[in-house]
This record gives sequence, structure tokens and C-alpha cells, in this order.
Amino acid sequence: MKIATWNVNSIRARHELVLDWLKRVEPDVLCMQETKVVDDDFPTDELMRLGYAVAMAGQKTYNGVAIASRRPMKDIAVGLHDDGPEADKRLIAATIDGLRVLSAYIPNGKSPTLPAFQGKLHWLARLRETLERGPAGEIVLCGDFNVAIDDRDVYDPEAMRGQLHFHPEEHKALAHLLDLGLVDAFRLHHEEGGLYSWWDYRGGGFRKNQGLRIDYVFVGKALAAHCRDASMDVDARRRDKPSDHIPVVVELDQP
DNA sequence: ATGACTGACGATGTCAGA
Repeated sequence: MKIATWNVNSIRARHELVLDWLKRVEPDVLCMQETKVVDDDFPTDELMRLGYAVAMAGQKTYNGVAIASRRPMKDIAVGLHDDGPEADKRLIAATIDGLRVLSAYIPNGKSPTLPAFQGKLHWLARLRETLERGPAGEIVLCGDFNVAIDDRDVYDPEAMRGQLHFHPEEHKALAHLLDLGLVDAFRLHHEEGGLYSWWDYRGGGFRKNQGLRIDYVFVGKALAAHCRDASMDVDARRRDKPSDHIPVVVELDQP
């Protein structure tokens, strides 16, 4: 079972790249974030022609999450447990082969000094609550978390420390979420630093490898024992008109 | 010149992203 996550930064701007990637990599499941499209305009048919069903939760201009799956999805749920009707579309979940797969787009937070930052921390706390209340099943929590976990995940730890994406309050909130028993699948297979999932479009960030690792697949501890491989597809950033994020891919042995 | 952002909305700029 191959499961991937990718912040595509607009599925309409990226659908050809995404379709090419699906043909090449053939994941069973692709979680997407920042689709930036209402559900009626999602390129559902193009994905269906490649054999994928799509569960999506989109909105105009901002946010938007989706799960494309070649295997049947059930118990599709949108949003955090206490989301109101006007909440940003940042979370969708589905059960696939007994796995509870989630596609999450954690708020950016804007700046540690602004109220949006507290909203980011609160969103992570509410995600934990949502997982605790969700249906049973091994969790595969995928998405753009907008937090770099440790010094290996940022290109300049001393400059970044205390800044957005690398702030102790963000680390605390993410650690509390992972205390549910979730493991960073990528780190099961790669120990070294300098491996990033995002680079700024500006300033030649990718060319200089000045990036951040902020996109993750977190798996339950029992599932971690079945994680055969994990990788990030840097090639996706070398294509024409790339997303600023690249896919993270994990391979799980069949339970 | 060895640097230079991208997408949506719906405009000839503004906002957001990270």
C-alpha cells in the first residue's frame, strides 16, 4: 500500500503535473492540500480516468483538501470535530482498507505575534481531539503541518529558532498531537538533515536548497512496524511550474 | 546584470502563502 501526501498549491494550476505524477508513481492513495477550488470545479473526472475516486472538501481561493484513492473509501468525514459551517476546509478523512487516512492542512499562523498563531496552535489541539473521537483503525495522518520538527528540518536552525514554523510553541503543540502514538514515517528511513519538502519560490530557495521539511506522513506505532519505505520526490520540484511543496510517499506492508 | 515568486481574483493591484 503506497500512500502519498502533496500540497499541490492549486489543483487547477497543477492538475497536469499531478496526473503525470500519479501515472509515474502509482500510489494507492494521494492526500492533497491547498487545492484552492470548489468541489464542482475539482478535476474529478481526470483522476477517475486514472482509476482514482476522490473525496474532496474545497472552497473558493484558499485552503481545500482532498484524498484520491484507487481502493474504496468509506466513512468520509470533513473538518475538525467542532468546526462550524464557515470553517476553513483544512481536513478530510476516509477509511481505506481499515486505515484511517487523513489529509490535513494546518494553518500557517502568519507570525508568532499575531492571533493567527494561537489559532494554529489551537487547530493542532483540536486535531488531536478529532483523532481521539474518530472511528477506530490505524491512523495515517498526512499533510502540510507548517511546522519543521527539528534542526535537521530547517536550513538555518539558529536563524529560524523562535520564528514561524520553528517556534517552541509549535513544537509543543505538534508533540502533543504525536503523543497519541504517531510516528514520523520519513524519519524511520532517513536520519540526515537537509531533506526538505518545501522551498520558497523566491530567492532561488530550491537551487540553494534553502527549504523546510513541513510535510509529513505520521503513522500509528503498530503501523510503523509495517512501514517498508518512505521518501520525498524532489524531482517534482524540478518540473515546469512546480508546486512549492513536493510529495511525501510511504509504503506500508499489507497488514 | 549570475538575481528575479506564484496563484486566485478579477485586476491592471492586493492578499496569502511559508
